[in-house]
Amino acid sequence: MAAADDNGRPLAPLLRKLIALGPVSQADAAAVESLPLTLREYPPGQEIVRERDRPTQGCILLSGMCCRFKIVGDGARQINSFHVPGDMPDLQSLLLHQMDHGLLTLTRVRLALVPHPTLMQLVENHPRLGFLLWRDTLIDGSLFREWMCSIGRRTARVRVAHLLCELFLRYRNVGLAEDMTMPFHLTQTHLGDALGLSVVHVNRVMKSLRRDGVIGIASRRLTILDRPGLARIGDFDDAYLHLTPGS
Amino acid sequence: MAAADDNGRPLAPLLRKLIALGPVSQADAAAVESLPLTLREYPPGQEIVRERDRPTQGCILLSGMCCRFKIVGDGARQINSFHVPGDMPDLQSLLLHQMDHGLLTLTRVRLALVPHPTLMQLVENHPRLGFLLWRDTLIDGSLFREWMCSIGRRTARVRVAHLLCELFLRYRNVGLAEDMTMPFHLTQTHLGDALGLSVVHVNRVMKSLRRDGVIGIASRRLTILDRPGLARIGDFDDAYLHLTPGS
DNA sequence: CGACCTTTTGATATTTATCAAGTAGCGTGG
DNA sequence: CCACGCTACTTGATAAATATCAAAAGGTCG
Repeated sequence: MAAADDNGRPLAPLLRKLIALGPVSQADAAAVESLPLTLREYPPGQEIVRERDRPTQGCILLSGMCCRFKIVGDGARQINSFHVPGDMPDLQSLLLHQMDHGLLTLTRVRLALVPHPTLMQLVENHPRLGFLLWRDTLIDGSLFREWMCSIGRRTARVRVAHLLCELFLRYRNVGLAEDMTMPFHLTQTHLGDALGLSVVHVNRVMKSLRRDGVIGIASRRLTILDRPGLARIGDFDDAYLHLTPGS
Repeated sequence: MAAADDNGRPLAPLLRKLIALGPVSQADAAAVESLPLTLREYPPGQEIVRERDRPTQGCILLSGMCCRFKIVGDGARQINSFHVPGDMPDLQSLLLHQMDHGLLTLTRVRLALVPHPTLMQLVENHPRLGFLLWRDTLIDGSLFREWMCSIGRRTARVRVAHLLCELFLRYRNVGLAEDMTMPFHLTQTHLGDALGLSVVHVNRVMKSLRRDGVIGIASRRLTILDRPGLARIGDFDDAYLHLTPGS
């Protein structure tokens, strides 16, 4: 469905996202669609941008999943965020020139590159788009705060359930969930690095959630079998996602 | 020093901060200084803004310290950030109308309130200021990510040392540190809620840092006795603070 | 068919939380 | 100026959650 509509309009996921952030005029939408793009593909496990890099282009995720992460002193990894199509995971490099984290692909990924000067002109000539992207940055921060709460104050089982609820809503928001099912390419190592847990412990929690009939995993897709149950286990309230522009 | 210069110019801390974010023209600075303000004072432990509120004004912290926080399902608190004078701790409510967290004073606090419509006009008429505030939002996010790393992947001792290094640089950046000393009004409960630790454990770590001669605390001020040592213990690299506008 | 990742399981070790008191500091009112 | 009461700090003992180590079992892809 989405794929068919998007033919020849690679930025459709971005536009969809912008519209979800707030009303976009015809002129603004046209300006976005006429951005000069470089399309690229990456295999899974590729570092697109490294900490300390100074990118000269911004990227828009078109398909697949990637994450932002940092490596701490003893070599451990903390994943800071996961990204779904439509996201601009390194938008910050437009205004903060040195990267304080890396960007890694988790699946095969398609993305569009746009030079920073072009992006800068876009937001200068279309202030409304600037506000929407600023709002996106703020929502980004809201997710970080919620993740901090999970990692700092929730038990392992709650953390895992909470993250699954979040991912489901974010996939659904960009039209990539079907019914109660979403793409699920994360390894348990990724989950552990995102949630501040060891792989072994993630494994035990996932097993228990499956045993309890709350979720099911098959062929790279995750199905939520009991959504109220999962939300209850995960102490989940979606307000922090700010999915409705009016709030 | 600062206090004397600031007489009758309450927004001096904000201007100082904006200039630290990047060059500010005379006209832009004048626009900031002529903002219509409501000055207010709060005692310690006061909730200035609550989760789910819809503020109609933005606030600028002039003196004292406050924090953003959330309460999770079982009643535990996670502090997301600490704020020093010059910060606009609820800037996000300008673009994201419903609060996803609360704002709490930790000391007696002076702050300036500015109506949202006035702020909106300011950034519309002075796009440069908008970019600087957007950049501030991005730095905010960078701190959240670093805190996530601490909470998720660093041991208690490293976390505490890391936070102390951060606070020192941020105080120094707004001219509130003297030599190796900074104001220190945080209770160990606050530290625990910020770092995802129990009070008892924070207490033990603080004791060990004092015993090791790395820090000293006296009359609400903290002195770093061995800065390289504290940075080493805390796995601290200041790049994530983005203190130099050029990067 | 293998090589390589990922998942799974069991056993054990560590870190950190919790519980329970006791102590010290500090502001307030007599 | 001192006593009182509150809060924050400190300490010890024990418990719980989670990490680590080691190894086997399953999948997947060339």
